[in-house]
Amino acid sequence: MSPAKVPAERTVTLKDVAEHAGVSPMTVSRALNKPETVSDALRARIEAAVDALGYVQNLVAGALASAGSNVIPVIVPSLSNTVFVEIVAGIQEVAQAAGFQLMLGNTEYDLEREYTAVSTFLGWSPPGMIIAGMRHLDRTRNLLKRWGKPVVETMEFGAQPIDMNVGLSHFKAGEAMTRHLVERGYRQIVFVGCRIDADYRAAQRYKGMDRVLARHGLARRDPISYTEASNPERGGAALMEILGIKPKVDAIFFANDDLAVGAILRAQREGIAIPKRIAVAGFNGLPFASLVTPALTTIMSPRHEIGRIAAQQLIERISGRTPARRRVDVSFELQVREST
Amino acid sequence: MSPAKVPAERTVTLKDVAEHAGVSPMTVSRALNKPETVSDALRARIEAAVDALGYVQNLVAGALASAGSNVIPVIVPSLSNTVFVEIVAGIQEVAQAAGFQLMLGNTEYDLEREYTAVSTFLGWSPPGMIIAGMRHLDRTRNLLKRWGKPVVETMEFGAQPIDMNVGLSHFKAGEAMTRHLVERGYRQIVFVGCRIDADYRAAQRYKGMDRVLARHGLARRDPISYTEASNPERGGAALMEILGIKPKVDAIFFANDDLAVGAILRAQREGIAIPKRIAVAGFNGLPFASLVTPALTTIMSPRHEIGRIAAQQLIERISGRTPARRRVDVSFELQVREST
DNA sequence: CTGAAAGCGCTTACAG
DNA sequence: CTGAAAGCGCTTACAG
Repeated sequence: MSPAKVPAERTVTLKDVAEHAGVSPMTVSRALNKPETVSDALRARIEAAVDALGYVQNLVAGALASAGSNVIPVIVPSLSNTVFVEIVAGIQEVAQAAGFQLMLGNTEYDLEREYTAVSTFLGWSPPGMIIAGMRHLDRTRNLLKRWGKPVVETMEFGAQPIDMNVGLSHFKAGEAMTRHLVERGYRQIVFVGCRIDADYRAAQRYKGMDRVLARHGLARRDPISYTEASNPERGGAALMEILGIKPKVDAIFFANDDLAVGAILRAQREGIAIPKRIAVAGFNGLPFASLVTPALTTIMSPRHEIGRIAAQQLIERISGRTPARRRVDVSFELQVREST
Repeated sequence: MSPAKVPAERTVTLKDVAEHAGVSPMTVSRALNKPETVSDALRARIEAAVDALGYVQNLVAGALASAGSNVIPVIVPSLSNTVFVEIVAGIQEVAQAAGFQLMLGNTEYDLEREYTAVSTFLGWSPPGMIIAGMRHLDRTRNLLKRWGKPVVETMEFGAQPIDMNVGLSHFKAGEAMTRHLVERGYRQIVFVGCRIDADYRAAQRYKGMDRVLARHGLARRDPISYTEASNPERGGAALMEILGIKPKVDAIFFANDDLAVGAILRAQREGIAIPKRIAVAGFNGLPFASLVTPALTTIMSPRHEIGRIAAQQLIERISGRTPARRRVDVSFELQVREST
């Protein structure tokens, strides 16, 4: 099996196109980048030359000459969590439509790797950057501040962003869900998550919950945190463990819907009555949440919208405009369903 | 609220570092890129200068000078489908570890946009490219062939790849599931998907099914294709429609697990006995598939592994080595569970 | 082991 | 509306 390859040819450059069209390279550059500054006839001739030679613009050279590229780095802590992927998808949608390319960095929740990613990406002379979360190494924050170009921190809404911030208040989300549970009459509520130390947004939701419980003079428990990554099976197992070890607990607030849906599916199989025996609540608003029986009470987080707004804000600033708000608190929605 | 920005400083270049360290720029370049070619003392002095000045290597200039970057473009048809995201995650894992960056292109299943993405990405002088699927415009295929650098087509295993190919045979997957259904005694089987015209991999699974049905002399039906994108709710609705309109159908082979799990959740709610009244099978192997009741019979596709192998093959070739196989047929696994 | 020269393929800024 | 010159910040290839 011989490789299905045509031998690599000499790179076709702007100069080649210019010669072919009988103009200067500068004119070709203009015809390509600012078509309106060139006469129609000339533009047609140049386009013909481009097609004839199969010219592909060297973006690297362009970026160097103009000291800037149209590549936007996006840094996320994980690609196995749908939540981040949906934010990336939202960013993609807006960025690609505006002619920007996305470079993808995955930190695996490691702040050192985040620093490395940021500083590498800076080497691509991007016009701005989008980064998930507001918890970074001081070095990272300083590097980005000194850099001085637009930066959007996404996911959570918080104080003192590096530059811009688009997200939701996880503390408030925790409060909102807990208020609902308390109103419904649940008194022994426990928070269950995975790797809550690293998933500090889940920890914020827990704090919101704790605040509400304290206000109502209800029993306050430490969160239960498992060491594996969130997955539905873990949610089901957690439910069974809690029923066994802490029979008084009457409601579980799971850190996310993966866990909560897993708990409901397990309950179904085991014949455990939800919410009668124990109530279950989640966070995120996964598609399956509304379809399981009982349907899951959860909080819808607008991931896609966060991504879109983040990209819009960034592009506004890249284009030299000033967005109305530097910090955007996107709202969430409590979906009360059957599981509570 | 004044922007939390420090004024942008003059860019620190290699030359600045060289002056600070008292050597030539060339030596700094070597110390940074090939540390082993420089004495320890010198390297330490240069690293100190880098830190002192906060130097960030300009990758754009490097890429232009060396006529190549370490950016690998990855082109997928969608980010809303988990399947592609998992492939991207697999690629990320291997590529990032080997020092490559990923550029992300989303075609939204539009082959024209795919062409645009490919030709734009070529302008970044990448050392190779990974692209989902084997169905492209002739222009796209020709462009990539003429380009002459390593290209991996992923997702499906097929004939005549542009260069390399890593994926699974969807035809065989369709055959395997159908053989199972026939063995189990189902005789009136229907294939249900969404946008099967665009989702040609689903169409290949259908063809595999059709072949097996024909061999067994069983009833062959056209696939049922909905115009919306795949989602669990659609799966549930499809189940109900088929029960109403085609009561003889005794098994549904869904194009993917999103639809199939949706069907099972709906059946649960409606009190429809699966597999007794009607059997349900899926494709992909989503986490929820094994947790619903009844657990879903499906085919596990190794998305993450496809991504990893694709990246490995590409990097092998970028590094000048020749992978053992140019085409890799990754295996899939039939998971027989309760729903059939 | 270290350095001076040339050049990668564009765009900016200045002329005409 | 079009072009000649200079330069973006590196690396390659050649010397010493």
